[in-house]
Amino acid sequence: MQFNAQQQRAVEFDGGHVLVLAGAGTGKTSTIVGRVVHLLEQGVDPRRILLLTFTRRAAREMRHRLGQQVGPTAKKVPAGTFHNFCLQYLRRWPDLFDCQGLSIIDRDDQLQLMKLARGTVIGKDARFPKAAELANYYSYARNTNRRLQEYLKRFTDHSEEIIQLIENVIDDYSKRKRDCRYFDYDDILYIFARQMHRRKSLREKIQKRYDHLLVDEMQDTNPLQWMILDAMRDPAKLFCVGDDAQSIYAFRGADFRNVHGFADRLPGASTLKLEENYRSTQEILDVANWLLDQSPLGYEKKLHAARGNGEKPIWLQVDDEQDEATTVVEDLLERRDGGANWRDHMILTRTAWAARTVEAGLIQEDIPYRFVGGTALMQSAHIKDLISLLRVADNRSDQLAWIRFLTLWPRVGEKTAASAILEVFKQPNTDAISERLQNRFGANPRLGEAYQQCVGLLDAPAKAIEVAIEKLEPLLEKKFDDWDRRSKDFKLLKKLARDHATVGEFLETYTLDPISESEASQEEQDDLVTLITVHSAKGTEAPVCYLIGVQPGNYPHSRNNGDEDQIEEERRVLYVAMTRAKDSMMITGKVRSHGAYTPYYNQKSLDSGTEIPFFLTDIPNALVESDCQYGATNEFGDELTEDDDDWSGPIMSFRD
DNA sequence: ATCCTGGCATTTTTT
DNA sequence: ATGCCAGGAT
Repeated sequence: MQFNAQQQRAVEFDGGHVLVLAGAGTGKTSTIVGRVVHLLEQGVDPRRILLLTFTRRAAREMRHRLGQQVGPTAKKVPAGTFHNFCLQYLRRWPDLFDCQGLSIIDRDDQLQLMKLARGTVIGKDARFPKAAELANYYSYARNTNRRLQEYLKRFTDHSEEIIQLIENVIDDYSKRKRDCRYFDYDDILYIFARQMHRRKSLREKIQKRYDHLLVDEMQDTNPLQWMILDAMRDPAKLFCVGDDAQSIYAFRGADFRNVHGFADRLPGASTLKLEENYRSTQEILDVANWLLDQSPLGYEKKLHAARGNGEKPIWLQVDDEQDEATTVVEDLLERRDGGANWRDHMILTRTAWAARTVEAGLIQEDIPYRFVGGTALMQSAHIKDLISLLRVADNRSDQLAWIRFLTLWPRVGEKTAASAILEVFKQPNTDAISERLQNRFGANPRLGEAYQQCVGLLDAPAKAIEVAIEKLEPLLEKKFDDWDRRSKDFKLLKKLARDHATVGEFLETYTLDPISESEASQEEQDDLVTLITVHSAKGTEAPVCYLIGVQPGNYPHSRNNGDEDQIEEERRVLYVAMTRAKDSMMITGKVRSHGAYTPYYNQKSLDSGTEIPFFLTDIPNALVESDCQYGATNEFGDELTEDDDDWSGPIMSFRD
């Protein structure tokens, strides 16, 4: 591996904690991987290096690259997401973390539970924040290590009474969570961080295990994650890499003080920079530079292309989504005819939903693709139905799964299920539950049988799935009219389950790391076009990139109107998208509003005559090859007690 | 009282 | 593709 002087310095750095500021395409991943290789060559035990990333995708990429460099030793270097890392310790020492027998719930379940809590406390009131919003408040407060009340007062404009009610709903949610023996994604980080800060013995035990903590995408870490790093450092040294211009997770509490305040927080820490871009041609970077330059937040960043010049990016205006899909697909086919590989193409979308039309176009032309960030296999209705049986077998307090499982059966609705669940919860063991189910649902003998058999197969997930399929298939076949398409997923599920020792492990793996449907079914093939959300695409690259839906209402996204911080985050999203392209970039978007579909939240601003902001409005014609003169014809217009049961208050730092 | 079906509306980003 | 609601069926 060849490194430039700046990279070399980072790779071989031999001081204390260090922050590496690395612009887009400056070889960030290579540098981290290079650092690991360097440490290994210095004789550092691979198990004493820890690689932490923010997204699963980045973790996978890192492991892959490391594998290419050092072979089998790579497997010995622990590398994963924060969630993944924390969970491993929660599972290794459940007693120390107080989390025996808990199951992880995904966002869907979280929302469902929140809906129940909201219904109990509020009843029906369309004006009160919806479950999704409540879940966001709660999550944001926890990720920024704030009290919910404090967060609501400072960052929302709800009245005192409403804030009180929101707190009541969240309390109810937390109670339900405990009753069902659930923990949500945030709990994984929270429980780990809390115990690390509370229990000195535990902290020292974990601190002793590592010499080097390498963190990727530092700008996306939030205060809760910082608390984890803070508790783990010393003697271990931090090596954090980040770029403030690529911070796009503020909505999850990411705080770029973790980057800007790094040196202040850690006296004696060093800062290094990587500035040379090796990914893109200058023409692509010119557009990205221009975009950032328009920001009031002076990033003082000008990416310079080590590769020199190439083609100008193309910006095409389309009439509608259909036209956009055709434009992209035709260009793909043309390049394919010219000898290009499918895998060299990446289609970037702001929202997963907006990619549907293009996806349809790819299917129609038989272009092989995978959709990263699309509907995960485990989220689809038929899989959830099937899995609900495994869930109740694995965790009999899993209320949401009980509801799902029971209401699958004829003549069992919400009410019947709810009363049956109350009975189930009273039973002392699984045998008693089976018996109870047999009695109560005598008309559906398969219901009780299914439960009993699955409980007996907790150590054989593939067999358990077979039983679930056998018992539930007749019901599901009736429920879904596109059954043929769906049923093939069950085989896949069985295949995935074979690699796991227990049902619990199987469920946990795919809750935390859900694979998308297209990813799962086309695993063998690797010459694929990648359709991907910009958020998932961070850290990746492709020779040819299509940026679709680049239009008012998407960049910035209309839900983020008004607040400057949010708008600037949106700008960075577009910046990230642009800096993925190596050789060619095609930007498409619907600029004219032909009376076409306008989302309701846009309608409001259209009616009020407010202009919808759009980042490319003033782009100089010289920067892009374009079919319009946009500018000319702009139509748009301290220590807690050990037995404290509080799961949501801020964590006090042990360092103060 | 409870369940079921059909029609209508909605769809940010990730762990 | 899924969630929600209204109104008919059991």
